[in-house]
Amino acid sequence: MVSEEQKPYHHGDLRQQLIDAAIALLQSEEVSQLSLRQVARQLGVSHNAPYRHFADKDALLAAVAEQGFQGLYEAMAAVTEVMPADPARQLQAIGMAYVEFALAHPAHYRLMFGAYRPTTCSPEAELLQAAGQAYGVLLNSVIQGQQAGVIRGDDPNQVALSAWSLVHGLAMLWMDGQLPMPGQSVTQIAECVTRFLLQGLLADQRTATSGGNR
Amino acid sequence: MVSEEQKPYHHGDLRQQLIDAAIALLQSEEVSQLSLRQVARQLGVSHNAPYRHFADKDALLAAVAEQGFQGLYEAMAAVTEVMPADPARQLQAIGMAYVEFALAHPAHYRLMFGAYRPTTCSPEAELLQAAGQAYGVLLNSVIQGQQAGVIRGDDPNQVALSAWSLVHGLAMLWMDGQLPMPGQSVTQIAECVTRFLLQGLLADQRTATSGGNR
DNA sequence: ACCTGAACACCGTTCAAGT
DNA sequence: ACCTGAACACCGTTCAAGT
Repeated sequence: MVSEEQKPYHHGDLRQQLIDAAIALLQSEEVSQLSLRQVARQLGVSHNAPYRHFADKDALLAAVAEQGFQGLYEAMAAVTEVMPADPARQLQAIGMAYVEFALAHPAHYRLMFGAYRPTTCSPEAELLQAAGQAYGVLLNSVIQGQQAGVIRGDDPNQVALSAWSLVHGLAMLWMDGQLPMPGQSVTQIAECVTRFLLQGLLADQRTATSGGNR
Repeated sequence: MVSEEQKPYHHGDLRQQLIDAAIALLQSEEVSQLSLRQVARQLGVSHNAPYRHFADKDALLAAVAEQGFQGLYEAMAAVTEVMPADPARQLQAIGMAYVEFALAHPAHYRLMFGAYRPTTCSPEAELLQAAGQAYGVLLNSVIQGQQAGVIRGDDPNQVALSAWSLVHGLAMLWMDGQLPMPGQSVTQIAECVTRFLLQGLLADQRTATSGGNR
């Protein structure tokens, strides 16, 4: 009886389209520039239509952030499938993938880490879960490294958090244009920086694992 | 002839008062909530008065950020005066002071690192200089550690940037409520995390310098 | 159920005007 | 020189109304 796909009025899935449009706008705009009315305009619906799908502007932003964490998770998880061999090398590769994701989607990445966060004091369970999933990749890699006797046997959360802080800080500093070394590419810097921390995380303290540190 | 202090109309120094009022508001509000009109209201001037002293809302925010970097510089520099003894220990102490500053003024700290940054594509020379001054404390400590043979002899900028990224990332993750370890205080975590990196930065790879790692 | 147009209080910014 | 009030275009959000 219903030959047409059951579309809610004008759009196939306005909720997802709103998220996608916001992400698209974040390719060329900062999160502070992003307005709800603008997203609606982009889709040709009234400035009021989003309220059918999101309680708030923040609710839309939270959904956008959640989708970002899913992308980050996939980028990190892909690394663990490609190179499961050397745990230390894998840990550094995850860090590199993390930084590359942030550099590829700066505004989206910034949104994920709460630069907005005005009314969003609510738990936002899905968002936290998506973030935890990405963090889990890092944590698993640390635990495997410990079981292999390569990574030092401290609390794996402390180790994983060190790595997360390092790459997060590096990505943010790059985005803010605060990196003091214009001569080198971010990738080079990231490799060097992650190598330093990795050296401190090894179980036996001999030589760093990767990269020809000339 | 002028017995009264030469005050420009209503206020002693409206420019500085605007900066101070904005900083005060950042104690209880997020940077995204801060409005120019609100700052003016706080001082009892018209919503238009700030434009006599700042070209823009961003210009005021840049001045607020600059003042923040001066405070950060002082907090870090104070450490180097108190404990000039062990270079490794000093480097970690600078990192701890850095994190503590960020935790004490989260909204102000977030503003310093460009979460706003919409029209502020202009160089903003004073801001960059103030940020560079704070970074210089870290860099100097690294260089001294290298000269003492305690810190590894790589490019000091790479070493300092590693440390900066680590504490910056940790502070930001804490502010965003993303730290996965509720049991421990941030200070404890910061000490542990900085110890890991420090271990990787040492010239001879023996034992970490500080903290009883039980 | 889903969307619209009008309305409200707020914002950053500009402009003509006041002392 | 420094400040004001009115005005403009925008915003997030709410509400009564349309299909």
